[in-house]
Amino acid sequence: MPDLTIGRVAEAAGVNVETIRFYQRRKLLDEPIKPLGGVRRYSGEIVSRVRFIKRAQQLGFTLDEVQNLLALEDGQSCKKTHDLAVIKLALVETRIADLNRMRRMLKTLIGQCETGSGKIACPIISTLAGRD
Amino acid sequence: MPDLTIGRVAEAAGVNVETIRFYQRRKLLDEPIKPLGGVRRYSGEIVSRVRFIKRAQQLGFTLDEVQNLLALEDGQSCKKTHDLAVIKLALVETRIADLNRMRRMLKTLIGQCETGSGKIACPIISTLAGRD
DNA sequence: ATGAACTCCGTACCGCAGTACGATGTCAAG
DNA sequence: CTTGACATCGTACTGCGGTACGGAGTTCAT
Repeated sequence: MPDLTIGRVAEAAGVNVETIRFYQRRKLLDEPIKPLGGVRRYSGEIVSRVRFIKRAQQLGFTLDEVQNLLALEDGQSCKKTHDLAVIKLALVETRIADLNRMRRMLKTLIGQCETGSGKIACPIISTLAGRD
Repeated sequence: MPDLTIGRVAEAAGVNVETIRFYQRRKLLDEPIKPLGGVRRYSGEIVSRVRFIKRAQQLGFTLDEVQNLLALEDGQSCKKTHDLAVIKLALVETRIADLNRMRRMLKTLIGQCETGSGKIACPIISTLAGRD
């Protein structure tokens, strides 16, 4: 059953071979035993695990957090998982708020640039320079 | 007129001394001449320049981009500045869209967790595992 | 049985924006 | 004129998530 080489695993999961090795070093994946003077073989399960990691990352979880999630993989500790997700959601919302502030400011400045008579100094530079 | 030590500059601008030195290495700030066997002195202008950098960073510009902005500091090249801001705005909006996607997903999953009967496996884990 | 393609392993490096450290030198107050 | 705080400089390290490299060994198809 453990029939895949590391290259096949990487291909199936859509990541680099080096990424698999990196995850092994990070203890996100475990390394199958290497037959003396041979090549490691992996079961298809590891592909799912890599996909799990990638999906969690897309939701904003760091690899450290993914490690926690993997420990809950039996699905029995819904509350812990839920709480991690709530914390992550709060962080994501903070980042969105920060970016929205940037966005508003940039839009305002760009608008001023486009409205300006062309004779005045650039409003963006003026604002950055603190001369308002 | 150049009367400040690097420590005063850092304090006035609200950054670390090492940050000033780092910006000098990055050519964002220039280093005043050092009197032989003495200590460099800075004018107040450098404080404004550091603040400029920090404000630009808050708008999402990287230090490389700030370097470009500083080259436009005379305020005469409004168009170039404007164009940099437009590019930055687009990037910010992309990041907001990404985060909004994460946010929606997290909210959905958290909601499922809270609605679940408690007998089923954790919906978050199930989703990450790809068993939907 | 040979050559291409792959694996293994350690180590170093990337971007980004700094922070930390430590030896040595200088300055100002008392 | 000494003491303590600060400056100078080079170098190395941080976090995060990988990527790159290179020499050796292995596997597979022809």
